[in-house]
Amino acid sequence: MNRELTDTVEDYLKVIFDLSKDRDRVSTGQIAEALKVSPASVTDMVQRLALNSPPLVDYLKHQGVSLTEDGRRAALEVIRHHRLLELFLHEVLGYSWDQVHAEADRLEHVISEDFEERVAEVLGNPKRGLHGKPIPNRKLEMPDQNTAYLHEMRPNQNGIIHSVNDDDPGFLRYLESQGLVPGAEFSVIEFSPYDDNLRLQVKGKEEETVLGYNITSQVQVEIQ
Amino acid sequence: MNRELTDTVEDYLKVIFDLSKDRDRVSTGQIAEALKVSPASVTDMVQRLALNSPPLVDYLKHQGVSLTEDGRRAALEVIRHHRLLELFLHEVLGYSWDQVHAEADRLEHVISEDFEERVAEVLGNPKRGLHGKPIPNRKLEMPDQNTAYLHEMRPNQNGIIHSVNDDDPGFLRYLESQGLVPGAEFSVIEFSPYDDNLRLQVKGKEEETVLGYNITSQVQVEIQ
DNA sequence: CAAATAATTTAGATTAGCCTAAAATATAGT
DNA sequence: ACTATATTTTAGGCTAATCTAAATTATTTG
Repeated sequence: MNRELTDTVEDYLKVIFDLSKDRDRVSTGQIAEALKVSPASVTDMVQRLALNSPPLVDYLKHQGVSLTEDGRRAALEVIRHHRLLELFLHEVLGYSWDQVHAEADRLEHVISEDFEERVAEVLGNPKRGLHGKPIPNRKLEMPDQNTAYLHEMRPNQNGIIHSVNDDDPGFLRYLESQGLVPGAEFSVIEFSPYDDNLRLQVKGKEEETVLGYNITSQVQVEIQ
Repeated sequence: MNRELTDTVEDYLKVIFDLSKDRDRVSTGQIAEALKVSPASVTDMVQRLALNSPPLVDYLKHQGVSLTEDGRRAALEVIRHHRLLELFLHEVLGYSWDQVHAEADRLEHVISEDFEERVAEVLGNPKRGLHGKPIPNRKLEMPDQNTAYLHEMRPNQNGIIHSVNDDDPGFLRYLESQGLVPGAEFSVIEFSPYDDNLRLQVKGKEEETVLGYNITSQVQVEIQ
């Protein structure tokens, strides 16, 4: 019955949620890297999260963690805050899509449920965030996305950009310069197996663009 | 050169600033009461504030503290955030004037200078907050108010409500119900020396209203 | 499959903020 | 001016979150 998590705990839960997208259990090392803290700090924290009432993670020594249902709900709450805030900062205060993340990352921990509701209202209860990711609804339900990573695509396939990671401003500015924003349509022209580069033709762009794995692994797509 | 103060430090500076309105030096006990922490905690904290680089307060054992110029600027920065946020929450998100304080109290510590600037812009660089208090400008300059407390007024004087304390929702709802909002004009009808009650006639109101010291000491006025 | 390497955990410390209880200092009253 | 009271400070402890260094456990590979 322990509502009121610290900002730090919320950050851990959010990172574990994100890393759980691909893997089943998340290692302390991955969390440490994502949060830029030492692995020892993570071990310490996940042990406390596992002993929390209610437990927020499932922890087995040397086998990583997964979120409990309570942990998952707490993470989704923060994610809802984050994505609503990003949209709000863009729509109401004129932030650009590469600036919103850092501000939302701090605000997400301090806004009330009332604030959340009012912002959702002003924005018309949006289903997707500024970078294409789904926004959990009031009940924290979020539709399963069936999207692929851009790096899985091969020549002659067509796709639509679904969503992109929001945490690196330079990356976001580069994507925008290449027309790679959510909704953009494109075709894969070429794949280079040795460096995993993909050459794309983005609809409405003159030039083709070549993207490395560091980019194609950060972009989710709908394959047509 | 130590930018980046903790939320707690900002709260201490804000409280010391407020208490300095009336007194010259502020006692640890007054701070403890305002922040609802123990006097021992305050002593501890003000000693650290005095040893900060640069020092944020001037501290002499058993003689209380006053803000240094650096401390004053830090306090004004937070106060600017707070008052801009209150207005923003009201104007943009439809908060009522008794709800804005609690939300602003948390947000004031986490918004960036960029956020501050954008909000100020959206609001048209307002000079006064929702409850009438002046908002320091970008350079943290704030005009000297020459206002009196309502409790200083006597029969046959006329006044205009200048500003009211924003921290008690019930108090604010009561003031509103009596028409006592910034800008409201009124005349003092009667003063009772034993209980310090004041009887007022508020312009536009049918009924007169009687206010005790707990209220009249929380309201600032311009005497006509 | 055992040795080398990599990942994780434990141990011990630190910092910011807070607390209570005890000691020290101010203030007030006769 | 001296005692009683009130205020402030010191001392010692606690918790959350972090760190480094050492110990332990897994994993990889010859």
